[in-house]
Amino acid sequence: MKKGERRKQELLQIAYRMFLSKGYENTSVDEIIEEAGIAKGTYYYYFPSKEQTLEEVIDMMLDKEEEYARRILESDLPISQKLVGIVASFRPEAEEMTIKDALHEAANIVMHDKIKHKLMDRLIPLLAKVGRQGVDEGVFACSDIEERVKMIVILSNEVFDSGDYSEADVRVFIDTIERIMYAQPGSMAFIADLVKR
Amino acid sequence: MKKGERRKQELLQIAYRMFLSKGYENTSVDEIIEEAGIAKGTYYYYFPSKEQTLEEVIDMMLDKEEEYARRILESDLPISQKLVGIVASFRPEAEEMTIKDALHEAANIVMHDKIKHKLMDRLIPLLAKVGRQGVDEGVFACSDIEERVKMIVILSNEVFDSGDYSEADVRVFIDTIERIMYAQPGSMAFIADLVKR
Amino acid sequence: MKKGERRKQELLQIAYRMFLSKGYENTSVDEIIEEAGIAKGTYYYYFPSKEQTLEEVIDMMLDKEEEYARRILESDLPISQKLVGIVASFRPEAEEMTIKDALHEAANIVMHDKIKHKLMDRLIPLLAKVGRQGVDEGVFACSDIEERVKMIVILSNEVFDSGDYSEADVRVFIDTIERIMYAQPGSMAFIADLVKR
Amino acid sequence: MKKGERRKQELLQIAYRMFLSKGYENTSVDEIIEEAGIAKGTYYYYFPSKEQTLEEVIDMMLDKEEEYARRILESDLPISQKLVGIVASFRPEAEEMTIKDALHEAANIVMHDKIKHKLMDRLIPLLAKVGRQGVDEGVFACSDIEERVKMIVILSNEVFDSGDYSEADVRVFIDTIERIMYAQPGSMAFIADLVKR
DNA sequence: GATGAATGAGTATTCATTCAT
DNA sequence: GATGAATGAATACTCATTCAT
Repeated sequence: MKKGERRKQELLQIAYRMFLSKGYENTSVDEIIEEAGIAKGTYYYYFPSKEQTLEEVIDMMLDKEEEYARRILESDLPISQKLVGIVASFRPEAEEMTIKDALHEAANIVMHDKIKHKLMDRLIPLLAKVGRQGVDEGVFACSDIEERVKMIVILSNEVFDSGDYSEADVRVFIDTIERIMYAQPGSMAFIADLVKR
Repeated sequence: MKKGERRKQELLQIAYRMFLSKGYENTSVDEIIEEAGIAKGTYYYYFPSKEQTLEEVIDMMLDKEEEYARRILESDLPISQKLVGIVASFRPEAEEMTIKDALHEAANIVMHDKIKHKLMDRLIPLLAKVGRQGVDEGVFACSDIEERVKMIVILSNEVFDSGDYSEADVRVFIDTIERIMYAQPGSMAFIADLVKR
Repeated sequence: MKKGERRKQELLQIAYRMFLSKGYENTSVDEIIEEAGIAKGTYYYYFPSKEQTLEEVIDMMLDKEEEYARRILESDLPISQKLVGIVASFRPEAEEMTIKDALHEAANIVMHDKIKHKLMDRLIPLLAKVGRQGVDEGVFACSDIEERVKMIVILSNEVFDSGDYSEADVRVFIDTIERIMYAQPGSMAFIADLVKR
Repeated sequence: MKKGERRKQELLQIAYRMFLSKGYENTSVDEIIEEAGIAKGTYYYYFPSKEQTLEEVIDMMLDKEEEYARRILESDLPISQKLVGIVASFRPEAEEMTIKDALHEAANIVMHDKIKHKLMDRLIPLLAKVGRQGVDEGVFACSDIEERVKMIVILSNEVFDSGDYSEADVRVFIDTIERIMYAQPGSMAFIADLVKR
């Protein structure tokens, strides 16, 4: 990795952290460069615009997550656990999420939304593969796999994103997943342990 | 309705239209007052802040939609159609949506997101009522009604919001709804006609 | 004159002086507002842009000059003196010019150029009127008056603008004017006294 | 010509084209080096500053034009045609001018102005020589040759530069030239053919 | 001869909000 | 009820120039 490359990665890391904790719109270029200890010009040497920085930050995140999801895909976990694991890999901010307080949450929608769509596009194919494996193995009994896993991603996203879900929410979520995939009732019960907090 | 009240309603209407077509963040107070033909001070006489205007605009929208949903609830439509009708009432922008082009779509996430959450809170109780009616009538066969209708709202939102859904998406959506509610297979088939475009 | 009007005039005066002494491009909005003792927002309350300020500054100048030219036109000076007087009215900066040093001269071309063209458009009609009067009185003996006075304005501009003209330059200039207008040789000799420095 | 010399000439050519088409101020060093395919440092190896690049670009242009003018001077054309030919040689951008649209025209004043003055200094001596030849041959009948040709250059510049001159403008221009030089009426009529477009 | 990472001062513009009248 | 003049903090981006390698 060349000298310039490394610095760019550093900058991406810094921007990533700041966008996450304060929100993209509330993070000014001035703040980023101060944090990074570089000059304005240097920032714009590496990124043509703040917008583009966001784009690259997101791609960087997604690369990591996709990588993680891929490892799950290639593991020898049971199909159901693969499915759920991949869906779950898709909540990276989860840890950093705690940094954000209510005010900031609103500020993050823009970034959030961008991530949601980009990730969807990357994750669906992987999930579909697992889905089809499941059908082959007789774990799932349905067609339209791609569309079904999409439903699952959507639900998982929205139900767990806000953080205020009840036990009943989880119970229904699990039941729904099973029924969407035409899986054995109870086969997804293990999810309850994952989301317990 | 007093004179002042009326003017406020006018302002809300104008703000509503502008927020929808250009996005909340891209609509400046200056633009609103110009459109309304009033002075800056007058605007701030009626609203403590732009943020509050957004809040009231949204409430106004939601009132209308809830009112509409309530009428469906009290109608004598079959249960399934009530359920779907109420969920559908929750896409008011649909008509105005056409104004917005791609650029604006991004600009609207903030408002969009706010609406989504508020509407959820209002709609869920109504839907739950329908759900329970359905259970009583034997159309649905499940407990945890509230949570189940929430899932439906989420799915409906995300699947149809973007506007680029396939036939397979619709098919799976219908199947999912039926299975979430433990309804008779095919009992929701009529949805396909609603979303056909 | 209303309160706001007066302040705007003040701002125009200040901008006028600064543009002239430092050049349009070298005068920042920050400097203007500091000089005026107002806030940034106030500046932009009165002018939509710096560019527009320049435009208005120039118009203000030209108004004054045209007004002066008009008085000459309506005076009972001899035709030749009217002609020259009007042409001369068109060098207002002359006095302030002394402020500018070499560095700044370059900086002013943009403004200068803008003025040149706008003024031309205003002055030519007045000069043409004088020219035609001259023809009627037999002082001048030519057609294409409008085009001829344009030549005169051009020459006067360029010859005297830089400030480094010789006696011979003046001599030839006078002769040229006379010959352009087909005036009596020597009838414009009085110009020499005007430009003597 | 050494290797370095050649590269410098290339750079000058590139800068020349860009300054002309986009204006000096609107052409950034970054754009030049991108176009040239060299590094920032390389640019500054050849030129101490952007300003100096402009200076050299102009000198390069003027060298060409003066060379051309000199050839006319040494030709055996009739005096009047020499005079006009040399004046005309002084509009090199004419060809490239077509690239520029209105926007760019404004952007070029700085460069334009610089050229105007430099060229004047080079051209006047040549023109004066022709003028004196004309006097010797009895084609012109005046003194103060140097100043007279200066007037001609000024007029030619301003009248034809903008590009929006009428037939009457041309007619008066020709008449003026003849009268400035005390030439035979009609002896410059051929100019009309040159500027016809 | 040539590179390219780093600089940092400079600039125009936006906009929600206040308050004396 | 209504006005509109005044605020000032905030912000993204440009670009000529330097210099260690």
